[in-house]
Amino acid sequence: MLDPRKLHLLRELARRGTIAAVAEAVTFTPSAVSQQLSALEREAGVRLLERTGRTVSLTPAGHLLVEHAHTVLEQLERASAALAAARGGPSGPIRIGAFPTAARVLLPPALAGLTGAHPGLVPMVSEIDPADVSAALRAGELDVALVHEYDFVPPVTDASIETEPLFAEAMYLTGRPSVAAARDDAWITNKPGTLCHTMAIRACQAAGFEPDVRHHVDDFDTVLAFAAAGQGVAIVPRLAATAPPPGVTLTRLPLGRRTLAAFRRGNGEHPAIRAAVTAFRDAVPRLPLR
Amino acid sequence: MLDPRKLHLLRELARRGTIAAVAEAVTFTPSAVSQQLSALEREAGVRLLERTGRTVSLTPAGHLLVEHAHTVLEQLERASAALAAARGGPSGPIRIGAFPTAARVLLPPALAGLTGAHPGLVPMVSEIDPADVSAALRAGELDVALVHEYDFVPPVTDASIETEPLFAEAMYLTGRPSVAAARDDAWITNKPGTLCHTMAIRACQAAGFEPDVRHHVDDFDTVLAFAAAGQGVAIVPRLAATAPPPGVTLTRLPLGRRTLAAFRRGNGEHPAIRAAVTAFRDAVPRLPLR
DNA sequence: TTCCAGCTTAAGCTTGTCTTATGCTCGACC
DNA sequence: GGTCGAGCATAAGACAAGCTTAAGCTGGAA
Repeated sequence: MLDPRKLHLLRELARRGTIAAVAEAVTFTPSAVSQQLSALEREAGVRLLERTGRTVSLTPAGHLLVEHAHTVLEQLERASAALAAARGGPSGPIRIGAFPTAARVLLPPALAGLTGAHPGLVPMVSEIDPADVSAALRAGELDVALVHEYDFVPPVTDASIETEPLFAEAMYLTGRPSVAAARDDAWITNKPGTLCHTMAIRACQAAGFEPDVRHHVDDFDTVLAFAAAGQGVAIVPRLAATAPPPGVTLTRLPLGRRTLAAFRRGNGEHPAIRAAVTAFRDAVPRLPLR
Repeated sequence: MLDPRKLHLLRELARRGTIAAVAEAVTFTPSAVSQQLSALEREAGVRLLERTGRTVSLTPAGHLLVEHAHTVLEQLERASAALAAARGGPSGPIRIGAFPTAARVLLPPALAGLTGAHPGLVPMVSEIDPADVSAALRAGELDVALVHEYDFVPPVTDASIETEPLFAEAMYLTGRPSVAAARDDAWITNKPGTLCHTMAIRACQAAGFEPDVRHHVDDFDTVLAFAAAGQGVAIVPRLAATAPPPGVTLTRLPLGRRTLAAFRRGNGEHPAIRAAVTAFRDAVPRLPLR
């Protein structure tokens, strides 16, 4: 019988590309991953991996097996969720990932509602950029996460991750009446590698120029303080601009972002996940979205 | 992560009712099965089994998990089948179960066609009564089997077994023009526990009497020889009555049986299974069915 | 009450799996 | 083009998981 643990490793390899990266993700040594995948290959009776230069890649049979791995692991996830439901109401630890703005604005009321409704739940929050969420979910480091996706930035689709939309908000530009008018300004963006950074670059490119990025700041309050101090312009989401400092004008852009809850496919009926998503949704009307 | 091997044991327990029977089916000791199920229960965090008298039964949570076990194991079966397909055309051993008449009449041409088309295949045949087939398939002792089902006898439905119909045939009564006319005769049936035996009893009951069963004989040639010797009447399928001995009259009954191919759910796309079922189907037109 | 079937637990051994250590190969970089 | 490092594979050893044997417990039938 095929071992789902090995299938999980193969699936991670398909996504991450190197055995070393897989090992790091599952906190094994590369040696262990290599041995497990060799064993899987032996059981499969087909070559699944092939050395390509310094790294390994999947054969067609390997990719085929990854597809099946998705469904197998999803079914196992469903079974676990059903067991959790059989254990009774939501209880135990639930690891929540959230991007910083959500952690600041949405989570406080949501967590209050969550633990109020289900005293047995022990939420554990980690700030995490949406770009890293699916990996953390698959690795089992998180159970549910708040992510966002921007216009212009294609959402990371992952066959093993499921999302539920929560709310949408508009984006605002500081200092200038339009992105095009900020062509020659210094720009303040989030750190490279974050979705917000990509969004700002793409918005400028859509307006026909490459931004002159001078500052990389993740915290939007700091961003706005920089803007107030005349250090540049920035694009900020509505939620991060509820109380802009004096002197900062905000112009609504024809650009939005959507916030979603993400979790492992098949885990959506887990009572703790269900309760968390419900709590997120219940907290949305309290947000200063206009 | 839930272990599919343990899920398999739980599923077998749901069907067989005792740990001892499960152990016998998987050729473990009862101790091993007990330990595995205890471990599963520990991981699940819910009671799955409860002692009821001298045996164990499943809790509602246990039954719930069995449902999920079906889908998980089916997906794993699909993955294995896909790998077998990736390995190339049908090859290797394929264990075939067949009821005696099928083994005698259908299998010779089917096996010839099968090995002719796929020289790499090594068919291994075991005679087996349809009543025992699903257990043997689930236990992995067989890959595909020929079974039949009768009118009056509800087919054994098993969520983990899939069937494909092959052909239907009529049943014939020896010596008398109708079952009702044989009320006071001695009867020759197959051995108790077989589907054919059940069928004969039910047919008599439908005609309003309990048969006086004097002989239990599985081989239909022997049955017909007994009938020719005046030792009783019997109901035989068309395939078993292609050359009745002199003096035996056969009356077609308004009663049929259907022959099907059975295999583990999810395994239908396995190239060896596919090839075998195709070979069975191709051999059907050569059967003396009228 | 006795007996036996069925389940569980304990102890020991085998097997599998992970880590450490080592060697190999490919690609980048000077 | 030689050197270096990243990445993978293999060997050997430590540890855990799983199976068997052995023994004990419980409930139903005789």
